Amino acid sequence: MHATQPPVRLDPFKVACSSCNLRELCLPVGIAEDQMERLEAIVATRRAVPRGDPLFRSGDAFSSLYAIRTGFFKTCLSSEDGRDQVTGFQMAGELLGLDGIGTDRHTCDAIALEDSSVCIIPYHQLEDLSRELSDLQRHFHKIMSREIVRDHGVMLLLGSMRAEERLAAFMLNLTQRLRTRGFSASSLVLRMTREEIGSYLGLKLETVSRAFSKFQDDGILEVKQRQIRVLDADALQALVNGSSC
Amino acid sequence: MHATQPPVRLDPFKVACSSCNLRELCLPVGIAEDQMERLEAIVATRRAVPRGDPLFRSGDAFSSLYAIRTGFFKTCLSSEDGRDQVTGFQMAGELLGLDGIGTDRHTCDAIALEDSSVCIIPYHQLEDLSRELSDLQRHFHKIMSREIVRDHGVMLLLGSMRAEERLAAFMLNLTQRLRTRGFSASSLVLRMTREEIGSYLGLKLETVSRAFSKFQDDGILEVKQRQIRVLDADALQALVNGSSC
DNA sequence: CGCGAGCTTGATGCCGATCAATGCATGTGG
DNA sequence: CCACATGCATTGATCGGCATCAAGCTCGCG
Repeated sequence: MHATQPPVRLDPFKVACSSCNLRELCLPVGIAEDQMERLEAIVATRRAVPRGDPLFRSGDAFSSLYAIRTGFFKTCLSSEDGRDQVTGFQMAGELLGLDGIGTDRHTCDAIALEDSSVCIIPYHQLEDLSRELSDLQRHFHKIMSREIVRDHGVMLLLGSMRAEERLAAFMLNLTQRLRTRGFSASSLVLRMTREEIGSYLGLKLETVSRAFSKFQDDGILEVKQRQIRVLDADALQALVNGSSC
Repeated sequence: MHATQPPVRLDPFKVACSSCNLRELCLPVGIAEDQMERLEAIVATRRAVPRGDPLFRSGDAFSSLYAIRTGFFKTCLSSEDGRDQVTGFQMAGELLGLDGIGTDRHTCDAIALEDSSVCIIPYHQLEDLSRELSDLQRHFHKIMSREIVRDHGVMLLLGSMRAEERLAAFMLNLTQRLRTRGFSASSLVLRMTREEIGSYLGLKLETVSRAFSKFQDDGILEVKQRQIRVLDADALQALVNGSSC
């Protein structure tokens, strides 16, 4: 169906986990120095994913997890009838593919929203290794648990917030994650369309656009297409807290 | 805050995993006979949770997972402002508490919707054991992954379905899980209120009630308060598939 | 028996979907 | 370099589904 390009062996340009600037965000968190090379040994290949291409698709056989080195992805579910739901946006240091463990097949599509690069983590090797390294095991479990908690947060958003509250929560989440990665929290470029934001938030693209305009009128954001400047983060937070109701 | 009743040592009425009628649904799936007793050794205590009581609350320290032996639970998030979201309903054989792994604190409330009984699974012991038993490790990972996939399904529901479609999907999910447990798929008693269903589905209780009435008028369900009879499961399925649109 | 929690049903209004037109940026080919 | 196409975003007008408000109703229980 889609052309999967061959993974690239890293050497001689191997970027080891221990020298990766994402090691404080990614899988190796909390792994001791002397155990790190065990992990590096299984995370040996990398893959480039051009913008618009799938990293994997729903139904693909599951064999590996992917750690995002650079770039930006969305994951989305497309049910047989045309319904489509973006279930998340992922950035550097985050893990893709956890959905595949349960059934040995991926259950969603992961699409690159910009030219990206991922580390391939063969899942069975990760299982084997995490039986030996309890720190790795612990952190892997934490990652899965946090994904569950994150999803519950999205359910809260979809189930009980109104349009502007949803967009405010989304923007806060995005800026926080960017800040964690050392980017400015006040100036950012959206990598996704209004339609994709809308799908994630359970809104139509027009509603997303209107909410952005409203925020601009209220002096909360400065919006120029995908170029966003956050002028009043506190106001966003207040919206999420539902102070108005 | 809430009175946690002391766990009960099982013996002399110990119900071992190996003789539990939920072993094909619960944590021990795929565990070899000779490894089972290792698991039984750590799942040694049980706890009764009367209807309405919390098994745990958001903010409680996390130390154990809980396998439901009998009964029915809801998990819900309550954000500081009065927003409230039911994130799931759990029945016998399902695991509660996975949300706590990531932060060592529970992030939601788990409330018994009827008198229930759970097996206590001390988490660190489970981690230790799953480093030795790869079958246990594998299945535990599958359980977590499936929870993530389930949550994505709820996001699809909340983000893109209309009221009757949501309720249809909910009823189908419920009957399927009951069937798996050997109950009739056509006759069931709801353990939760309309308000709780509504919270889970992102609807108000009146809307849930109206949808039930509509299904009754259409001959799809027979509804007498919480007593439900499914007359036309195919029609429910057709609704979920969005045939009308 | 009467109370109260939960359920049903009706009337009304609002938020966000839908439909439609225009604007803006990027890219391509003449 | 301009003309035009294309994809995405904005904005307006209208519509509809669900929330909200408000009565009654049912059933279990003290």
